[in-house]
Amino acid sequence: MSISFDAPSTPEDEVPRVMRIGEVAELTGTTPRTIRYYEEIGLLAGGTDRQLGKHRCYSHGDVERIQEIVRLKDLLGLSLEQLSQLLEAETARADIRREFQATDDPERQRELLLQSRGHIDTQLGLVRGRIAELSRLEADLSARAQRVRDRLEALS
Amino acid sequence: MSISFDAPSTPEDEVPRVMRIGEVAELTGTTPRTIRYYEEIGLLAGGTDRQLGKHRCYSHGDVERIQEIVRLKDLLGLSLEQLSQLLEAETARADIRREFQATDDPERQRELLLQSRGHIDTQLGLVRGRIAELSRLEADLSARAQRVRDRLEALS
DNA sequence: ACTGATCCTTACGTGAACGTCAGATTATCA
DNA sequence: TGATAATCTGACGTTCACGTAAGGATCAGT
Repeated sequence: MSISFDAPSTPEDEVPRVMRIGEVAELTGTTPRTIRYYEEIGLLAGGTDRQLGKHRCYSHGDVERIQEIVRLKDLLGLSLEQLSQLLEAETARADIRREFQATDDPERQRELLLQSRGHIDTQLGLVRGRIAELSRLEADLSARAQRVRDRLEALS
Repeated sequence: MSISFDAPSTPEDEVPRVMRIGEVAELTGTTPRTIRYYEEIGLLAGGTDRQLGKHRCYSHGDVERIQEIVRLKDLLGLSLEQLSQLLEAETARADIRREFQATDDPERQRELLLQSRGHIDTQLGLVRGRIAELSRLEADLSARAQRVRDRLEALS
């Protein structure tokens, strides 16, 4: 709980703080176990560089990624297996960004961007499909509510 | 597969056909086991009148109810336990309708209708909340897609 | 260097939501 | 009145997504 006074008023970003699993769990509304599990099944990168037994390190970007996973899982009702497939392209996002910045070949950059776009569009499709289904459900429920209102009115 | 020719062109309603569990399972995209399970945990009425060992009988209304259960479960991501609570008022819907039609007391009728309205409104609240969350997600994804488009454009 | 807090790995346990199988029973139709 | 298909009631098995506990190591502050 003791916050370092060397990093005053931590503006939540800018400073690339290094966090550990407990903190990440709290920030994402999960638990350490869950995060390790996601790493275990390949949903999270799980740094190939960490020595066995050492503590896991996370960045603010990692937190965002986990939050997105949780969001997609809950809102789309996907299994972790399905999420893995959906995000498998994005899993290598760090790598992609690295390669993107490394290469000077505009053709290659274009290719990477197109890949990213396809990935996002897939997610958008799923989200919009979900919204459509829920809208139908809302319409059905509204109709029902209207019928009840009518009958209430007819009673007075 | 052999359809009775006594019921020509079955218009899907009007005729109160009596169905058995296998047919209901197909119509609802579930399995007999699932339907029995739902009955077991009190999510479905499970006729108190059926004799032990006899086949279960279902009406078209039962099919609709099961379809709605599946829909709420999938789209809202609720557990069967939560669904039981959410629908517990509606579970007695048949009883309510019966009482509604039986009584002449308009005050009682009004009460039953208000109850029904509250129930529907609760569901509507959940559905709209879900839609709101998904809309936020869609906005986030759209923003990301836009950024990628911009960079693609900047490349040409 | 010590210490308390947090984290590590390993492994077994758990609840939800069914799947599956066996053996008996019930319904339908020729 | 059989024969065939579908259903019945247990009861145990399974998968997913973690929970939990044990025994030991790591890290931050003093």
